[in-house]
Amino acid sequence: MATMRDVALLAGVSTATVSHVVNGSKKLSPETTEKVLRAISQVNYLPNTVAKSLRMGQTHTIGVLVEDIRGLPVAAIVSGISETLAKSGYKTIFHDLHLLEKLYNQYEQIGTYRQRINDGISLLQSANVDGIIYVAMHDRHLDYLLDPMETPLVYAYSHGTENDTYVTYSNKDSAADMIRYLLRKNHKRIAVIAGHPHSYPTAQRLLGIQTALQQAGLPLPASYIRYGDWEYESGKKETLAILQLDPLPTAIFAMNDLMAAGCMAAIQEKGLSIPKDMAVAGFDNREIASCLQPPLTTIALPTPEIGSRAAVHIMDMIHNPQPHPCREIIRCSIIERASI
Amino acid sequence: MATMRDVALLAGVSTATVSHVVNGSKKLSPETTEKVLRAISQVNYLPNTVAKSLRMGQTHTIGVLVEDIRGLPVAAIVSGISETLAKSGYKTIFHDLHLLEKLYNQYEQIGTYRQRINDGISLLQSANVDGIIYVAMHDRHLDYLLDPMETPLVYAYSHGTENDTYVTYSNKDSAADMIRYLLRKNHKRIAVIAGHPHSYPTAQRLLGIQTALQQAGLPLPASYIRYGDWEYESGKKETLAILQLDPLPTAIFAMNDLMAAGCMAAIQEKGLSIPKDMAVAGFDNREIASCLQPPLTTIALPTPEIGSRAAVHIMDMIHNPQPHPCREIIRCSIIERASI
DNA sequence: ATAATTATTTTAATCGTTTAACTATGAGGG
DNA sequence: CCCTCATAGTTAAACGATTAAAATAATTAT
Repeated sequence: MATMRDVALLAGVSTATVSHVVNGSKKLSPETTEKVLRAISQVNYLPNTVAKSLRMGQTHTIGVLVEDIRGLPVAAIVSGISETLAKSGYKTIFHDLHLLEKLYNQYEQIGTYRQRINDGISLLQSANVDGIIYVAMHDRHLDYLLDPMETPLVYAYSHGTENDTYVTYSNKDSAADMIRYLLRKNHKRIAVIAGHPHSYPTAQRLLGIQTALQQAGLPLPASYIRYGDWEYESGKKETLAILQLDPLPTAIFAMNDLMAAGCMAAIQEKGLSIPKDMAVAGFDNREIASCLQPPLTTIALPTPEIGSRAAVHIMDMIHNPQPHPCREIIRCSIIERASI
Repeated sequence: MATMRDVALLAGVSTATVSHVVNGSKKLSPETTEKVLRAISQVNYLPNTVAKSLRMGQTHTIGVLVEDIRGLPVAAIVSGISETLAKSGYKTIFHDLHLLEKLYNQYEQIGTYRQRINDGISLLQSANVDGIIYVAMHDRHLDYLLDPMETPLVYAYSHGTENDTYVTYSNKDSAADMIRYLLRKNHKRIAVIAGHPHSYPTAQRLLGIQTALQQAGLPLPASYIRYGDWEYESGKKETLAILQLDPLPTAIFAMNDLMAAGCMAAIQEKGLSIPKDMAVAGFDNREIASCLQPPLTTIALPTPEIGSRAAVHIMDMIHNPQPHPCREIIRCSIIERASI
């Protein structure tokens, strides 16, 4: 690879001049500029980012730490992050912790998790990233690991603590929006298939559901709330339980698309028609939603925006020495299909 | 951030000594080692990778260039890549070209595509990556862009040209395997819903299908081959056409899960039962496959292996100055479910 | 005791940039 | 003709690590 020296030699100037041409950091005569430019393209010179970073003390690189890129919303968030960063000339260095969601819930392993997160942060730090974006599947805070003044940190998708900057989506409002949508379609008895009972999304979405129903003056009987485990089979199972109820609800709101799919299967197995006999709503807008029969009305996570906003925040924090923590909660949108 | 100098000062030795302790590059007295180690943990020293890279001329970083991380197999491949690289102490720097598959097919845009790929490569090169892994959705060769001797390049998922090293999966053999599986289940009349007629996967899979049928002495009438566009709706439409045929096939092999889902919907709408009246096979093993009713028997792409093997190859090429190009074609596996 | 050998640690150059400080050149003013 | 000032370009010291070669200290051999 050609260096600045090669260019300087060929153009008959000093490396300082080449540097000034490359960065426009000083006014130079048109002839010199021309000479240097010609030499640059002649030897096919590309600036050595490593040397530049060492000298400048910043790498223009953001470390993106993901718990697992295979987690579905993660890729879309990373996509949003890297697109926005690239537009501002930042590179993305990416470290995957391979922390599968399922393993995470085994509480006894928490120690090894902290270890791996710690290692990931160290890796990024020793690569001299200018900032770190942490994409977690669950709410988590790394403040025990990282002096936030040392390397700026933004959480994307999950919540941080009060003093952190994070970008997430609105569980509560989005669920409330879906309820309001169902109400507008004249549904008054709405059953809910929730996720894991103690998880944050379950609690928040439930809150939104209750708020929206309350505002409409409608009850949410306890029997209308069933808890699944986010998987297809649990959607099926809980729906079968719901179908025993009297009075039967006219709509079921499942807290993710997988359970909604199971829900629809159960309804159809019982010979009921969707949405005529029973409406179904989902959450997540996964690929499966548009392939179900009928296509599933669901809530789309604002994943590209989450990534993009996280990128904006981290760049802000890098340029602003003393920024106040910023919480940004993005509203989801309802994807109308034929299941309601 | 503490530097080697800080450690050296605190321990009362030279930076060279610190370096030797850190890297074990020279035998030192136990007392000195001890002193240095203590100083390191006292000032919380992390080696500056940027400085090390500049000095050593290699970054221990692999550039992963993906056309679009949102493409479904891509995240799993990247996951495999980064996991394997991390185990050998390599970092992954990742650049997403945001080249959506659909846009790519607009041939007139090919110029801007080359431009973006070119820019992506330059970005990675000026970050001094030790090698590049290119994860493309389609067969593509970048030899017009990159002197392969300068930066080692491995293609993952898609094919390269004859002189490239690439890791991909077997379209032909996998399709043949599925046919043989159907034959073992006593299906003799098998219809096919192919993808885009001129695409490489379509051609290769068709070849495998024909080979397997021929070996079994069975015909594949032209009327049994229908071409879709990889989307759900086309699977439905082509199945309706197939259901008009006489004699009716006993199985339909769709070349991806989306079309298989459409196929199943069409079959069930006509009041036929799966797999009793008609068996259905898919390709890709997307999330949807396990959520269909009945769950879809399909072919799983060896995505983690593709990534992992690509990582191994790139590391080989970095350490081997004059490597011969290597083509690795990984066989897929059949995921048996209830649709056959 | 001294030389030779070995073990341990240091010196200083280097990687490819950036940039403050400096030099050289020329223009304009008195 | 000398002085000031602006302009154009150069010099050389960083940035934080590695490492050959040199220096020093500790052992062993003679």
